[in-house]
Amino acid sequence: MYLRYLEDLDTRGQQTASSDELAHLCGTTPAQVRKDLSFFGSFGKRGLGYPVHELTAHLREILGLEREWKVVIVGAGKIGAALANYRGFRQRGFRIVGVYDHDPAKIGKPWGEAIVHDMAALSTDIVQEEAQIAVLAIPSDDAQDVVDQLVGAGIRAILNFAPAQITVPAHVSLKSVNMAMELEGLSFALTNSLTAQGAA
Amino acid sequence: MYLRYLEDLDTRGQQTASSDELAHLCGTTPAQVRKDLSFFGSFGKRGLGYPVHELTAHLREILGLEREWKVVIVGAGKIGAALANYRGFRQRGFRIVGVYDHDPAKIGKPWGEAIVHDMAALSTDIVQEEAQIAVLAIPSDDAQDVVDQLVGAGIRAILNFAPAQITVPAHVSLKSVNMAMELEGLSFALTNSLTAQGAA
DNA sequence: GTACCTTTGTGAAGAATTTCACAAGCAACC
DNA sequence: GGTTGCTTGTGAAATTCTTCACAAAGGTAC
Repeated sequence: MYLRYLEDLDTRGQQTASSDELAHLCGTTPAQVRKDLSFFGSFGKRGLGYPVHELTAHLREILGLEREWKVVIVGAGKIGAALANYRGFRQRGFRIVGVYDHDPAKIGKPWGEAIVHDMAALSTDIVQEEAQIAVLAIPSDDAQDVVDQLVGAGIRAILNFAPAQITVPAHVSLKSVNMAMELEGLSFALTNSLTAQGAA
Repeated sequence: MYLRYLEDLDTRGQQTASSDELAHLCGTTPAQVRKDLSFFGSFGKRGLGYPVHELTAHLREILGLEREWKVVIVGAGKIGAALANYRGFRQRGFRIVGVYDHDPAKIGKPWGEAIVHDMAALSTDIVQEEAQIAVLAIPSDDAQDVVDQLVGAGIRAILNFAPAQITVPAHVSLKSVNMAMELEGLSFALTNSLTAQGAA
């Protein structure tokens, strides 16, 4: 989140930002900002604040965004399409090396700049391309099966949009985004008159 | 998350579940499960565990899922389409009362079971329908403007998919899902050989 | 009815996170 | 060069969250 705001400030040409300013932007406290950043190093200058441009570079490095990651998208449905359309990915070093589906009606069709491939080729393609990250945008029923396949082929991180609870070995990172659960969180907040704002 | 797994168990006809079993399913500890649930009441029976069916009902009530929420979707793009297609919403009491876009090419076109409306009508429709929740699936640039409009019209909760940082008054609940940020989290995990698994 | 097994609910202990508060450092100005 | 005004970095305090551990309670078998 810090990176997001710092990039904003950077494009606006702002030279430095104080912990106070960042805290205000991110909805947290100055002390929190300083503690967070100091975990990774000592980036600020006392009396001045943090050098915006330099700090964005540091954070990008910390997040591993200086290198290119190869991403496969599994599931050429609406969510998959939304992801592929989103140009922010490539800008941030995520290169989509393949889109897969097992619907014969979709296989071979152009899809953005890529072509939809048959899921039968998924494992071998991952091995060959050395893709590290997979985005899962398929119905829940098949989710765990496909995950096992992905893991077997050497995928090391999975972003899961299927509303299913899946499990992965310890060496694989998994993030799940469950839209229904997000809405239920809002329902809870409304029901209990909470005003808890959550970013994610 | 508890609700998710309890529903699973319920459909499988399981009568009771111990904190130990739930903990195992949810990837947490038995003590955590008991503390969490005890916050809302005393649902379990000592020696037996928690009554699955009864507890799902309690949790649904706690989450405010017994009533119907009216939802408007703003942005008839890919993400909006993915959301509207997802039948889980209606099953859980979220009724989509309108889809809005300002692209003339889309207005009036059928869209799932609904028709795409002109965003010019957004505010008045929300007031008239008394919609409480809005899903924001539009480009970042317009996001804050539309949010202000939504809030002005009486929307009380917003699920934001635009990769923009937006602000809302304290009485409005906001959840943001930022796909790029999720991927960046995975990038961080890979770069630092973490195995932190996160559900959300 | 009693002995025994299981599992909850919950104070207390322990761990982690956040906030506080201030010394140290840097820049600017006279 | 000294003084003043800011702002960081960070130990220590305060708070929050998680885990521990066990009494209380329900079920079962005989």
